[in-house]
Amino acid sequence: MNIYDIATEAGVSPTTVSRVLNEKDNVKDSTRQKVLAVIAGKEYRPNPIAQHLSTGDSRTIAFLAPDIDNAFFSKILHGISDYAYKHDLSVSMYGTDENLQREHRILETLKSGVVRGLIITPISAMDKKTASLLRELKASGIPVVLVDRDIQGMNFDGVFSNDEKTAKEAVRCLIDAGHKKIAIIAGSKTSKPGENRLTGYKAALAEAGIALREEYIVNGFFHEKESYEAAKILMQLPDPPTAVFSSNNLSTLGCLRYLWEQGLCIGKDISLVGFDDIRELRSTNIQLTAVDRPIYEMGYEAMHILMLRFDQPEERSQENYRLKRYTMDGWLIKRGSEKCLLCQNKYEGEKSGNQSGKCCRYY
Amino acid sequence: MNIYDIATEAGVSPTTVSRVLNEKDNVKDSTRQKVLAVIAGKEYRPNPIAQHLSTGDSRTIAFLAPDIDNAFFSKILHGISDYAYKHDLSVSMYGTDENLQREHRILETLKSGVVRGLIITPISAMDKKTASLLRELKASGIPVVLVDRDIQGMNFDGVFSNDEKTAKEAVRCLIDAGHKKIAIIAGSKTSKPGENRLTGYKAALAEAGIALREEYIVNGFFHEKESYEAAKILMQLPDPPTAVFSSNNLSTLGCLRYLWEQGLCIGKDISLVGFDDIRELRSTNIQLTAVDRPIYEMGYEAMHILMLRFDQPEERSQENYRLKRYTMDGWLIKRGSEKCLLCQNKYEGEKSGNQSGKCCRYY
DNA sequence: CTGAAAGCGCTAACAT
DNA sequence: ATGTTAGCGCTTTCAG
Repeated sequence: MNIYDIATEAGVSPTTVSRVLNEKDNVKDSTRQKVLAVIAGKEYRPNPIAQHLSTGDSRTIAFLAPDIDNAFFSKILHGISDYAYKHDLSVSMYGTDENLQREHRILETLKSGVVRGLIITPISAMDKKTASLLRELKASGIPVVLVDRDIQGMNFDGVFSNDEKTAKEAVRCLIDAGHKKIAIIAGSKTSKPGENRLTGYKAALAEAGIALREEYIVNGFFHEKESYEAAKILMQLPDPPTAVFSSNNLSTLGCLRYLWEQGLCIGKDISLVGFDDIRELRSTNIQLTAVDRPIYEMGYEAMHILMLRFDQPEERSQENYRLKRYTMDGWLIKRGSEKCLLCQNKYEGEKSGNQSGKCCRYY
Repeated sequence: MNIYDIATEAGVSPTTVSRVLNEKDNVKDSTRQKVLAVIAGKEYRPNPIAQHLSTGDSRTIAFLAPDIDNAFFSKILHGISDYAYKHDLSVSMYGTDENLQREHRILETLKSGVVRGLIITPISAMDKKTASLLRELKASGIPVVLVDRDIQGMNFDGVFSNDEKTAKEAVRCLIDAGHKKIAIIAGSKTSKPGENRLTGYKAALAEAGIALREEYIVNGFFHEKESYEAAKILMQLPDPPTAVFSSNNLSTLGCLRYLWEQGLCIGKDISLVGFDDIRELRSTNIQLTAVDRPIYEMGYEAMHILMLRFDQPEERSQENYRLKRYTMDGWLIKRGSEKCLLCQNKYEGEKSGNQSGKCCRYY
């Protein structure tokens, strides 16, 4: 069942059917009705593949994310998916698994022109190969929108968040709670967000006149396992910190796991503030103070920018071409985990975790 | 840059180039080399859209899931994505948001034939419209593979898990811990897994000679909020349960949130065993006993079945056509949350949560 | 306002 | 072993 069948049955040419389908106005109302009537009975659907081949533009966009399992990217995807649904677009999801080669290979295949646009959270801000692939894609008319992670020295559209500011706020909150010995489980040095959150951490300390201690900066690479190790390193220091700022959701979980194993009670024996909220913790005794962000909205907005580029490709107005880059504000949710009895000299006795059944341990 | 350009430059016909590209053997080795040499310099890529239009089969599959944000579906997607990557397929992700109309509309668009196959976790096992759309899709040569949730009275390929058995095991574990008053936060009645987990619950009780109490069966609809309410209803009963079995990850979280608010300590004041593990809890004081499943593998396997169907469409061997339906076994991970001091008469005093700083509450 | 014809890039049947 | 031709389903000049 194709456009010819419809045309024949309606007694018109395929061209006319096409015009009706695409809502062109140069078709007499009576013939339009005639065609529509035929289609109504048939449950005919124009073939998008043929349309694509003929016109050159598809209704599919690609989303590349480093870690499908991370709730952060699920939320981004959710935002993208909802926007796409409303606009009859479909989204191809590619997980790069934090693997540069995989990222490259996927971008390579995208050059064939199957997709109309691309949203990506690149693995690294520094990777030359990814940068050049994205540049080529963009040059070939496939708009690119970055999400969360920027690419160094390049000008791509993108949606980011104000990490430096909110990270600073988070650390400030620890300082306000009375802490002086504050550590950070930092993120990958090759990622902008990792860098920015570290900068925010330093800024907060500087502003409060607290000297930076190199041993309090440990890299957790945004991973759970490495962050667990980072927490271990921190707590085994001769003079361990009384508070930790963790740079993303996985860092928070890794850190928490170590602290839990040590029988330490969050918000009492030690304090923790995280970047990115973790909804599951809402149901537990860990009432985490965390930086929250409009993650879903970041995905939604990225998709919106992409749509705008479809209509106004940069080539058309090369001179007054302006990048579309948005930075969204996050906010701090205080729930108590920033508190600490120890650092306020309110501490009454031995560590609560050591007494069975008293604090975090329940057996 | 298309196949004609290559052909001209290599001094052969487009057909020959096509043959080389598709690794047909009926081409002289010397010409093959000649063509390959030309391509090597050009970074030419065959246009998949044109290939699709010409051959009729695409390299894209669709995955429809009710809830993109749920970690369960992220893991399924991860499995699908990894398999797809290995086989040069791409996957279009559609979130149906537990909205039947949306599910229908998406399936409707899939009829146009953009995708080669379809993996879906249908919202409801009972919905006639979805069932008939899937039947049509399958009949039109687009293989369908179900994941996790079955469709009533239909025969589709699928990957499921042995929910009845593992749910029974989970409840059995509570019984073994000494419980007699065991409630369930059940899942949607319109979903097979919800039904099976309830059946497993009943079976475990029956086997242990414990009478079923209707008031101990409350529906949480697989949602966090509704499960929170369900927990509330249960705990406000004149004779509340001493243990709860929650039917999925969100039920567990909703239930936990209510119990936490009440200052109850899991594994001490009350017991909880959940269906589906929640990795975030590993970092907290809630050491959840839960049914775990090979979720990633379910996605991977679903994709594998789909691939097999590409090669051996059912029409070709109508008579010896066999459904490919796999049921994967889950297992119970015991971590302690099934224990309860109360029901073992080992309980020493007032509820621990009421004493500040003693158990789950830390302030 | 409508239709004929060409073309999007590739593959496949049918020669040779 | 290679080339010619037609065609996948649609859109789009270009004529009329």
